[in-house]
Order: sequence, then C-alpha cells, then structure tokens
Amino acid sequence: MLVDDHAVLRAGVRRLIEQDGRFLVVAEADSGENAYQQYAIYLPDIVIIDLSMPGMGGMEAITRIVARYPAAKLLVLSMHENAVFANQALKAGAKGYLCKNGLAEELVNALQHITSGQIYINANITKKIAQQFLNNESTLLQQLSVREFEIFRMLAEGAESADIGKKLNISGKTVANYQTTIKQKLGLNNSVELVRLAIRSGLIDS
Amino acid sequence: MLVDDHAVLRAGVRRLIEQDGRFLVVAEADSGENAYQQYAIYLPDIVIIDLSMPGMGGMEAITRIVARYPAAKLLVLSMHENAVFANQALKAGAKGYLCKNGLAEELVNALQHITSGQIYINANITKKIAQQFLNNESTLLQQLSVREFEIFRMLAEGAESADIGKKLNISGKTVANYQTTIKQKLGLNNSVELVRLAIRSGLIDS
DNA sequence: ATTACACTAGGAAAAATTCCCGATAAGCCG
DNA sequence: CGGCTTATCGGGAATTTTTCCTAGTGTAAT
Repeated sequence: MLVDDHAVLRAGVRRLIEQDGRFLVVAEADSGENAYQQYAIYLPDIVIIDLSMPGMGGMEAITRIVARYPAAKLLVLSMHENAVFANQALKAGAKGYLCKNGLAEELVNALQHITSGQIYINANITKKIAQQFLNNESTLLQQLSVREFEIFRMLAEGAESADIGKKLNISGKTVANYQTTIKQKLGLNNSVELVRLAIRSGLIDS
Repeated sequence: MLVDDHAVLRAGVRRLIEQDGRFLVVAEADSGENAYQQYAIYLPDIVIIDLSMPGMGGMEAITRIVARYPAAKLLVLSMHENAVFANQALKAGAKGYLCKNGLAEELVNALQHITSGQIYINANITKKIAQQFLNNESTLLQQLSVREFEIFRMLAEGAESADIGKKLNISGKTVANYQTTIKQKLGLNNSVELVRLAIRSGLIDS
C-alpha cells in the first residue's frame, strides 16, 4: 500500500514497483487517516509511507497502525535525509527508512529486505545516525519520546495546543502539558527558542 | 524535460505525461546544473522543474535558462503551496506554477496552456498571491513604527516582555501591548509565526 | 488649532502555561 | 511472576501571558 499526499509521487512509486514485478500495489492513501482505514481493509504486506502529510502525519499513522497491528511492516519513504526523523520513525515501529532522492532500485531492494523480516535503512541515513551518535549533537532531540517529538514539530510549525490536540485526538490540556515537559527536556525558555531549535535542526524551514 | 532530484517523482510525472499521449518526455535532470546543460542539448518545448534541489536550486536554474533562452517555457512543480515561492519563480521567468499535491489532470492541463503561450498557475496559489498582495509581505515590516520594529526583533530573539521592558526602560505591560498590536499588524497568530517571519525576512538567524 | 500618530501604561477579562497529581498500559528485569 | 520504569493521557489550581479597552502625553503636520 502506498501512502503519500502527492498523487504524482504515488504514481511514480507504483510504476517502479510494477516494473520490478515482484510486488503489487493493492491500495493507495493520501493521508494518515486514510492509511489507517485502508490498512484495515486490505491488510497489505508492506506499507510505503511518507512522513509529512497534512492532517494526521505519517508518524502518527505509523504509531496507530503498529498499535493495532503489531506485525505491520511499514517502510518510510521520506524527503528528509535526517537522522532524527529516521530514529523517531523506527522508534514508532517502522521497519525501514528511505529517502525520496534515493535510487529506484533501492526501493524494491528495501521491500525485499522487509518482506523477509529484516530492517532496511538507507546508507546515508545510517551514516548520519552514526555520526550523530558520535557527535552527541542532535542527541538533544532524541531525548524526546515519539509523541513528544511529534508535538514538538507541530508546535514549531505554529500550531496551537488546542489544534494539535484535535489533530491527535487528545486533550489540548495534554498537549499543553507535553509542551512544558518538552521545553524542560530541551532546556528552552519559551516557544521562540523552540522554533529556532527546530529550524536549526532542519526539522522545519522558516 | 523533467527536472527533480527525486527519481521516483520523475518516474511518476513521466508516467502521467506518457499516459496522456499529447506530450513526450525527451530528457530528465536531477539538479539545476544538469538541467541547464540538458536544456542546451535537447531544447525541450517545456521544462517541468522542482524548486528545492541540492546544489543550484530550481530558482537559480530558471534564472539561468531564461537568461540564455528567453523563449524557454518552464513549469514549476513544487511542494510549496506558497505565494512567496510562486511569486519568485514567476518573477524569475517561469510560465507556470503547480503544487505536487495537485491533481494529476492539472499537470497536462498546465502543459497545454503553456504550450499555447499562456501562463498557468494553480488556483490555490492564485488565491494566496491575491491575499499576499493585500497583505504585501515585502513592505509588511515597514508598517511597523520604530518602537514596534525594535520590539518585534527582540521578541523574535526570544526575549520575554518583562526583559524587553527592562532593557527599554518601559513597562513590561507596554511591551505586552506592543506585542499584540505587532502581531495584529503583521497578521500573525502567535509568537511562533512571528519568529519565522523574522527569520524569513533575514532579521535574525535561527 | 486641529488632526494624526507614536509612545506610554493601567484595569479587567481571557487564554495559555506551569506545577502538581493520579491513572493506565506496555515493557523489562531479577 | 511481581516490581520497576517509562510513555501516554489528563484534571485542578495557581500563575503568567495575552488581549482588549481606555487614556494620557508629546510631537509633527495641515
């Protein structure tokens, strides 16, 4: 199953997969909500999913699908060549992480790995994760749990606690409390410093 | 000619175009540099180009191609549903602007328009450009008085109202009131948007 | 002289944040 | 298995921040 809000990209991935012949696209979804619903219907062997989508993001979709179907195999196909994103996605339960600017062959290669129960991570990302581990640099953000990280990014994008709560189907109060612990964990005094950290980390652009 | 650093996306666009039958993809490029070189070789009728690419970005590629070939027809296919990006691209000489999350039919539709000498801009973008024209973002900051601008910058740097008051020898209450009017004047909903505007404007770095 | 506007700030209400607490569930370890 | 930790979720209450309204002063222009 393909999950991405960009129709052209879904078409491209479908083409690549069908050209290879070993795999078949049985469903598509253009949002996290749809992905969750479609998963229940088609129960696909593998889900190829983007992280940045309007509404419920990919991270949240992964969390939900894995919660309901612990054996689900999800391969993240993201535009972010970023160790932080990869880490969080894997922590949420994804079985692989690819970048959209990777080679076409890598996609089916990753599918093959995941099908046979392995985990596949793009080589550059692996390198970055290692570097990050050595530098101890972005480790700051890794202190955050999956939920915290997700809320951190949404806050940095300018969303209000109440809106975030709506989007995640939790109380705005909970989001507000999360906000406090996030700032505390990252040593931030206010939301301005939060945004700037997010931008410096490459999580969002200005 | 297709220009995008994501191979999967190029494959998707190629598929859509070839399915329609009216157009033919004669070349692909994965960077601004390649696009410029390939253009000279193939002289394609239309270039479909992404803006965000490593190295020379799409914007720079558009500028160079148009400088050398003033009759070049370039259609931007970007992920940014953003009036500022669209404005800049069109100012650089692009003949159209689409978003990647648009419908598939819109792509060939845009190609048809541009082929016949027209300019095609996505409807949502058009709306946003109009709004921006009303807001006039470039002169946006000039609406602020000297004091307001000063406080705007200090807020964007992460200072609290009380601190700013101390620094400027005025009441923190006054600063808080300024903050409200600044946001109102700039059409900002919260301090997160304030920071991001300040960074975009080059007033501060992240 | 009148108008306009920048700068200042207080009061009251509304909203957001913080700090404290408890609940649940999953996972881990001896 | 029983305890331990951790992630997630949220209520209560105090605190802080923000907003909205009003209102005074000074300065510059008409």
